[in-house]
Amino acid sequence: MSTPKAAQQQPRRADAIRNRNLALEAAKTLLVRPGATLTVETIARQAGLGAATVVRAFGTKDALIDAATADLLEPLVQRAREALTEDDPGAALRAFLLELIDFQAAHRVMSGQLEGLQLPLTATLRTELRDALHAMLARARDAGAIRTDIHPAVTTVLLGEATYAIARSSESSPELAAGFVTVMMDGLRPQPGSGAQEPEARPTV
Amino acid sequence: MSTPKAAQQQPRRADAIRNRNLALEAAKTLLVRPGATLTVETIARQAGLGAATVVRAFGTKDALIDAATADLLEPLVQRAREALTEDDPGAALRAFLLELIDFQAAHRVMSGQLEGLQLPLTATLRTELRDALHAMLARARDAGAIRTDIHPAVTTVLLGEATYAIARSSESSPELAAGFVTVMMDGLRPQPGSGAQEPEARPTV
DNA sequence: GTCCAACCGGAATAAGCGTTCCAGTTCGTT
DNA sequence: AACGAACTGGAACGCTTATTCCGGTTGGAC
Repeated sequence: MSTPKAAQQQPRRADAIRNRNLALEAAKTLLVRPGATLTVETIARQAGLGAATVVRAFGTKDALIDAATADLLEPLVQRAREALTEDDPGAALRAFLLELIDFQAAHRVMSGQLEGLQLPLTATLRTELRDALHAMLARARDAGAIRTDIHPAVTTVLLGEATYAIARSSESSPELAAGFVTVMMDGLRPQPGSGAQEPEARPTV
Repeated sequence: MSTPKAAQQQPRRADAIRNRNLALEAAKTLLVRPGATLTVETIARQAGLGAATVVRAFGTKDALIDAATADLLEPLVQRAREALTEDDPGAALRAFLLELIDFQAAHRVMSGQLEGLQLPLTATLRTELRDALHAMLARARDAGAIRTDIHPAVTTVLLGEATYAIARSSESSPELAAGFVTVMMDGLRPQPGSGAQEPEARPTV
């Protein structure tokens, strides 16, 4: 009735806890390493453990990947929350976008190998990140830094997905990121030729 | 010395050719179907053939996927070439971007399952598409429809990758696409506050 | 120091998948 | 109509990988 294969309670013995952390760190390392193959075997070797131990510590390979990915994502979400408290909403948005791209470029997490996995923790963090971005945009809009004639969803998705794509791009570089953010911010700025509303895009939804 | 495992000459017998096409169509169907599992078994069932036949027709599963993906991509590349001959470069670019997103949203090709595969045909088409987009942007820039203070690579990558991301987004919709393109085009337009050059982004590369 | 439950890891297990085999079928030529 | 080469597909093979087994090891309470 309850969780059938509960994600394993906190292990009790000291070595178990230590090994759990080793496995987690190993997974994080490999997740970030570009060409790495993400098998239990590989992770175990990276951690200096047996494959069985690695799996047991999390119950499932997927659970381990989930935990590792979430761990990597955590500081970014943290930063997003901080950005929400800064003074100038427009500047905060711009700065955070740059950070976002940087982060995603540095950790090329989620390298496509983990597409189609069940990653509840990660999904939650992604939602939080998305919500924070949404709030960031709303703040910027209220402050008049962003045009109001575009449906809010556009900007959220645009920035969330596009930054990811840019960061993943093979020729990613600081210049590219900066140029991208400039274009986006200029495009999102209230446009001169129109009042608050512009008929070009109709937020019919 | 020559190609070691040549991609199989055109099969000679009529039924072989027919089956080859069946396999190709089946693969295309499954490539576009969102949740589909892309195994030889699945493709064979979809085509009403045996697994062995499907593989034999292309020599390799990868070759089949490659051919199918390339087949799907083909018309898009065609459209890109046409867009290059239209009169108003700015309008052509805008129109093509909308088509691009539409296309990618409709066929959610390359669903991540085929990340890390060797797809020569597809790679070639992607390059062509990319080149066409590059040319389209150059034309728009020359026509004064696009700002010149951003490094050209920014725009190419931006539009190539970002449209892909937008299209893949879960809440993709025509409104979203339209809003996105509007923001992009406005951001790419020559900006009022600056001359031809703006110090904000430095094309140091 | 003792002892046992918790834990480890190499090996066995199991499942998925691409590819190849081969006996039977079919096309197309004569 | 007949025959050989081309082709088919179910079954077998081989490989990769997550997961489980189990005999041996170790942490930590007493």
